Amino acid sequence: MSSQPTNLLQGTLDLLILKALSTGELHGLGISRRIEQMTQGTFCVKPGSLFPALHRMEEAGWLSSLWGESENNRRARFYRLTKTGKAQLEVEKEQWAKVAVAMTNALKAT
Amino acid sequence: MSSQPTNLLQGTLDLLILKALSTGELHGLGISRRIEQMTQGTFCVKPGSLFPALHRMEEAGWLSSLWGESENNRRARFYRLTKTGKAQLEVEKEQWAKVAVAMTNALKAT
DNA sequence: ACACTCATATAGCTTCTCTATAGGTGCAAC
DNA sequence: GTTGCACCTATAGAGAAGCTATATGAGTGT
Repeated sequence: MSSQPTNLLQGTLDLLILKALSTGELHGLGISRRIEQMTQGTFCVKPGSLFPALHRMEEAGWLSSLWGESENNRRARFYRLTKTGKAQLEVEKEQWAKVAVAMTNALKAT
Repeated sequence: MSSQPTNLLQGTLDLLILKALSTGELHGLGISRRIEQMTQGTFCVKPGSLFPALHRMEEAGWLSSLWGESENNRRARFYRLTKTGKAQLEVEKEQWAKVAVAMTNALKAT
């Protein structure tokens, strides 16, 4: 386990959610768990961060959702990527790469 | 040249400023130029972002500043890292590394 | 005198994330 | 059967940070 969970960098949550959904639909808390798993426990997205983001992203047309039943027989809202959402994932992946390269260069500058 | 400048990820500006000052004192716009140079033009920190950040960081005790004269005979405020600021640079470098690793893992997850 | 660049400063806005809290439902233990 | 717990969604309220736009002043060149 990786010690303490770190706070997100603002602007990375959307990308993490898009990526989490890229392999298939999930419900809210499922997304949260998937992000935790994908990042080896580094990030821990709490409901109060997650749901507003999901609503915002659905509003933006990146996600679509349906009520369904979780693996524990509970009422849950399942989210999946729209076509636009898949495109957005690519955009944000590229942006992240650009930022990461720039930061890396900056940090090793003399 | 790297096409269009990208917006900062919130939370990275402090680190960039600390790093920019790690090789010696600079005045405000000098910091801005140094960041642009360190990141090969990827980031472009405008005055409206920079100065509030500098004031905030000085308030936090990471920077100290003095009025002086720029290389163009202009009144300019020069900033340098305090001891606390140098420590903070290390902290933020580690945090960035952690985040970058987590994001990289997440993005290559299947 | 004028325009231009360098340099700092601040107000107002927006966006995003965090903390805290609340409500509803299935399930198991007692 | 009701108590308690884990699961799932939801929202309010607050705070931090960065962006745009604008203002001010000083030096430089024409």
